[in-house]
Amino acid sequence: MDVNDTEKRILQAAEQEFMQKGFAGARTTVIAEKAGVTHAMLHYYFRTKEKIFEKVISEKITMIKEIIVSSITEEKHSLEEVIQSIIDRHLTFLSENPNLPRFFIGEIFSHPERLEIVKEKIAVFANPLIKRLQTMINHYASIGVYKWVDAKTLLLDIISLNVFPYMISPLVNSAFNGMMEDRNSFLEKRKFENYETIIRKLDK
Amino acid sequence: MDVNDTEKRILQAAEQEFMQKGFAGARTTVIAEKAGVTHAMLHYYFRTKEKIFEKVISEKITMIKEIIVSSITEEKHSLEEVIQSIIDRHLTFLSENPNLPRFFIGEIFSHPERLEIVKEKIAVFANPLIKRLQTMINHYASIGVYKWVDAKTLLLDIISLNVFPYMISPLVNSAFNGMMEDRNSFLEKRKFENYETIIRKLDK
DNA sequence: CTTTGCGCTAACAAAATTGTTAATCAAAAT
DNA sequence: ATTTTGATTAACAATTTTGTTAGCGCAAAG
Repeated sequence: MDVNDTEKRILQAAEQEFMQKGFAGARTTVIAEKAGVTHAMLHYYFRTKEKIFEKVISEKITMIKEIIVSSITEEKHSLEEVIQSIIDRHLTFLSENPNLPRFFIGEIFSHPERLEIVKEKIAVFANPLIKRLQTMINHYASIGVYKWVDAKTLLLDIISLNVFPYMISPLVNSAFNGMMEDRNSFLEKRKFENYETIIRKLDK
Repeated sequence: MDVNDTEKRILQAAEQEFMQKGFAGARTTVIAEKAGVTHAMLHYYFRTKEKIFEKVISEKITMIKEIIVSSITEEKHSLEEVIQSIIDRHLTFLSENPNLPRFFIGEIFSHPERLEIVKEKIAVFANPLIKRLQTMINHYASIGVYKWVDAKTLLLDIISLNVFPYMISPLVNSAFNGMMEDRNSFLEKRKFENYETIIRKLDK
């Protein structure tokens, strides 16, 4: 719309292309086409392919940061409610960004040099969440309501159950015939199922 | 060694390179270097980069097929033992091939054209396993020993819990500090943990 | 009305990457 | 000993892909 939507259009196009094909598979010419400009514009605005990629990644990290932070900034609930909230928010986020995990695992976790940078940024936000969880678990265990478990392990289980089906969604849809056909009903089912699974881990 | 270990060396090198960098990121010259030959040899033995890639993939599919089949070809156990066996075999396999899931999800599930071929091949072996599981679950539920659950969902949960930590192992090692430092102890812990998690899902 | 500057393109350059071929070398076959 | 065969290389060709630059046109500023 305004004067400088070209830059935005390039970034959007780049995001699509990078998410779909990864850094190595993405073509700057294709990005330019999608954005409706010559590929010389990419150089004009961002200098190199690498720089565009970094920009896209840093936007995505901001998104992830926000969803983690949102799970921490409500103080006043029981352990059940905190777990419920983590699962709900995380699954909703995944449902809105179903390709993000595949992108990160393919592009970041495999590249040691990129990994280092991302690792720290994520840890800053994830660690407080883990600490908070562990504190609550310890408390409930000392009272004798729930079994003691390691918060990191529990969180790893939650994330595994939430994320993995989205990572293999193309397969799930056919091999597990039509399981995810309806995005929304799948989302709700999983919210319930995964909460159930995790809570049962805590039962004595 | 023998006359024709060049072909094997090329395939091994290709496997390394493809697993690490994906199809788009892999370089035929690097594969040739690793194999200790000129890149003209790749053409001599396989014609194109694509063909080498297909060969590597078909080897990997054979491996996956075997681990699925091995979970079916023992008839005489209880549901607990079948689940235990599935988890054990699967986790052991993952521990020996920790990069396989990342490779498949990055390279296959994202490429619709490759996906179609793989989908069918996997389904042929996976479907019998699902059917067998469901039959057992139905039986135990009718007797009133366990709760009825959907076998596909249960299997999806098992696979999620098993696979995902390996997919993010570079992260798990630091963010979840040193959790996977010792491959073997992590493997044993997970075998126990995931069995526990899954069985609890079945409790009434 | 002219100038300035920014967004943009077209054409080009450089490098990287895959694929091809003619020639060589060594070993096996005759 | 000579021929043949298959494995291998070096050099080259074609293509793709990224990066660069000179200049055009338009809109705002003077």
